[in-house]
Amino acid sequence: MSALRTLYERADVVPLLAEIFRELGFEGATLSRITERTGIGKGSLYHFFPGGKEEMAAAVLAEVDTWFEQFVYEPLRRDDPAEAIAAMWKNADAYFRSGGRICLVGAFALDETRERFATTINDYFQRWIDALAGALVRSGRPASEARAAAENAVLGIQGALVLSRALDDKALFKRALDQMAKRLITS
Amino acid sequence: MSALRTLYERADVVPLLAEIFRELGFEGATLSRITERTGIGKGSLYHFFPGGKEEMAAAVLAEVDTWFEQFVYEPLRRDDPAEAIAAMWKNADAYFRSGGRICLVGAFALDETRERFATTINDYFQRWIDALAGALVRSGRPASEARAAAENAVLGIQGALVLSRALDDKALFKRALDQMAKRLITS
DNA sequence: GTCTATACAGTGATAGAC
DNA sequence: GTCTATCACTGTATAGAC
Repeated sequence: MSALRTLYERADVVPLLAEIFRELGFEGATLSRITERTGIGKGSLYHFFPGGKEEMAAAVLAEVDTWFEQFVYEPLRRDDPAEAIAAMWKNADAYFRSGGRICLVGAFALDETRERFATTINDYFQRWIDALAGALVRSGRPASEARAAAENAVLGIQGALVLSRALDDKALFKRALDQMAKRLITS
Repeated sequence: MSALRTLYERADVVPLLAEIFRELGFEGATLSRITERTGIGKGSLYHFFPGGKEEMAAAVLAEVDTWFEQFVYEPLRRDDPAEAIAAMWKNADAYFRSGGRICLVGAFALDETRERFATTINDYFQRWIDALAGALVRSGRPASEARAAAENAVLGIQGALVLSRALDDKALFKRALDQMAKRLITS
């Protein structure tokens, strides 16, 4: 007979932690709030993450990184550039739920949490920009412009997340992404 | 004879608090860290801000709002639009220290701190966008484009802050602002 | 107006029963 | 693998001496 209570594996816990860190930030995500929202006791959490809250956040960041590597960066490096870039905008809108979900890496970059995860944060954005700039070059864009254009696109997504949350306006997020998508391939 | 110790007024404390909230975030800025960094005891802090940490953050947000109203929004509504827009970019670069200093309002928008200060956060960005869109219209830009262009500029500054901090690259911030300034008046 | 002392809930973390 | 109990510490907040 299977147990009535839900049993977790570490891999099941990470997505739950991700949403909590996204909503509350690193400092705001206290162990009791994590316990409260997941129903997982402190004992279990420390069983999965002996390094405590820092290991939890690191695991979340690693999973975010894997997701973007697989569904955004790799396609940008490998696939037809125009298709991969179109898929990037589509994936970004879906992943960030049209501004309803923030970018954890971007949020961590803003306060002192940055110090804890500096290289992870740096790599996430650096690889995004590199992959996008590479795709732009392959699509015929001069290398001299490609990097700045890529930076602008990545930065625009982060800004759209901030502004759409500040104004509580998901339509703004979609509109901004559409405009950036057009500008990226035309200008 | 004047006292050896520094005596503060409430108005002197607010800028100190601003930098601490910027660096640590709302949750990360604990009273002991505030005391430690400012040298002001808890008794004094609660004398100035009976409402505790929330009142401290509200006072900081109010001061930020006043600064932008005076040096950015009002000029955009009142002065020659081209000059006011040029001044906006210059002021933004100076205020945010080329990405070395974040936007507290934007940072608060990202996590649950948003709930505490929702209307303040909303107003800050809404008035910025309105003032900028108005200046663009006065400079001859079609009203149909002005709002989206204004949103894009405001969002771009927020994104540039995130990205320049993530990559620890102030040059990127300046570069991005230059590019956005050009695009705002040409496209 | 600022200090020290202190209240007491909440913090991350650990140990041991099951 | 999960629970309860508990640790030492830090959190916000208050009171009273000066």
